Amino acid sequence: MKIQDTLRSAEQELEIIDKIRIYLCGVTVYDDSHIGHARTIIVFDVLRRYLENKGASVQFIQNFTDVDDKIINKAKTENSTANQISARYIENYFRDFDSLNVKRATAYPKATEHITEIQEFIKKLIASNVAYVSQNGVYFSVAKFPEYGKLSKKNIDELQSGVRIEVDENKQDPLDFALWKFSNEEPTWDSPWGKGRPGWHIECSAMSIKYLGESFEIHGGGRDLIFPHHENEIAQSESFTTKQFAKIWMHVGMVTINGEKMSKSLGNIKTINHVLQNWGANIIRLFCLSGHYSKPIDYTEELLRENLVKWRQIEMCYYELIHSKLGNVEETIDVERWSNDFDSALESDLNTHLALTAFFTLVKETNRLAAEGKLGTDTNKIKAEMERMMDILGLKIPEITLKEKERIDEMIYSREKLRHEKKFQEADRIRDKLNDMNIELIDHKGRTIWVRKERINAESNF
RNA sequence: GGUACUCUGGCAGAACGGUUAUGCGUGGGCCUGCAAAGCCUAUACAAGGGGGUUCGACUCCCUCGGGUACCUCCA
Repeated sequence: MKIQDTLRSAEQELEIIDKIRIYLCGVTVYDDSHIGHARTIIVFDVLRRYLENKGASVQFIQNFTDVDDKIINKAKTENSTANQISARYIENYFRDFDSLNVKRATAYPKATEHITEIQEFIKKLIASNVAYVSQNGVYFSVAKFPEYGKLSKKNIDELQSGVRIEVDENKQDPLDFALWKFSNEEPTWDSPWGKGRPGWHIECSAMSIKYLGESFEIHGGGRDLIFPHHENEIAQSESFTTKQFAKIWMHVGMVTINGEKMSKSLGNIKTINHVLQNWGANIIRLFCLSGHYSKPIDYTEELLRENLVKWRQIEMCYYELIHSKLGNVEETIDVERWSNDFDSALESDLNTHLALTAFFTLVKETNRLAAEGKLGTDTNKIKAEMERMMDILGLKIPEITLKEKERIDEMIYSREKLRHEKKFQEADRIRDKLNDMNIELIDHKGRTIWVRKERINAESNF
């Protein structure tokens, strides 16, 4: 499959081989995750699910940054410890992303649990003379890495003249970045250079190399990480190994809110917890996949609603397939065609929008046949393909128990009887009751089927 | 200011040097006791502005303009 590589500004072939190694820069655990995190992580979740569907074994590593100024500051204001803060937000992370139906990564390494690896890494960089110890920490010397700027397409001279923060006297060059920061404020670790804590970028280099090796297939994250985070990772890692680091750099576009940047100062952060309450996982996933991952996407009520309509069509289709009785096929659906379209869309730089188009064509075709009473013996084939696509997209129809089914069938039977007797008011009362249970009845010609609708809280606010 | 990405019909969003993308929305219809959902059907000849290359450009080039991101907090 083809993936756009930020480093080369061109699509690169990703061979779907037995083992594919992916490192995704995760979150700094100082606050609840928001819809922007969700988009990046859902995009990678779909990539991973697709590769696995094609038979690859994916080693998927996603870190937690659990040592950072923001965590320490939050701990101070709450009179708590950095550990308590990060533990709390890691817990929330899993609450949110499990609810979003994101598959768990192979491992979630934490910076604080890899201090040894980080220090070994720094030792070697110092020994190779690309890093130096100064008054307040250990720094990487950007001048020693001639290719610095190759990922973000920045020119070192321009960066230097554009430095806008006060120059740190302890650095040899304003562009140098910290590998280790000296500090006496907890959390700290002893090191050969002095007590302190790791800088931000070093953990990802140390941990990705530990878990995935010196070179691996894909390294990714949000677009905003290109500079300085990923640029610095390349400088450190390639100085360390003298090998090409990631083969493909994949970056996901930002989420804006009604056209504006999401930021604390604007007060427009949409936490995952919040949007889940209103819209549920399936609609959020459809929303996040509705545009190409590399482009920005705007979070608006209108778009969410559009995806709600689509989700209802999917539910409808699913239950049509569940309820359809095996009979003669008068007309078939070209399942292979939509299946191939779906796959080739994803093969082409993970074009989820186009893949969704193929998926919805299958849904629409199925609904059409159902409406015409022509669903027949190939129902299982359609259902299997639909489930495959839904699995890759990470969409999930909630399970329904046998007991619930029996109860629904009984109620439908009673309603049918009342309808035959033309007691429509009483019949409608049963229908209303089912509606309260989120069961919608569909009266087709001569038969009634039911659809278990996911409750979407936002819907009642329209 | 610099760099990168981007600009398609009311909205979302693709492909492609020359054919209707598609979806949502909207109008009409079918089904139904009614409704909802679904289905059918109709509807937008759209490409930020201006140049150029070409027999022909939404697609390539130039230029002007808008947007988003980044320029050591950021998914």
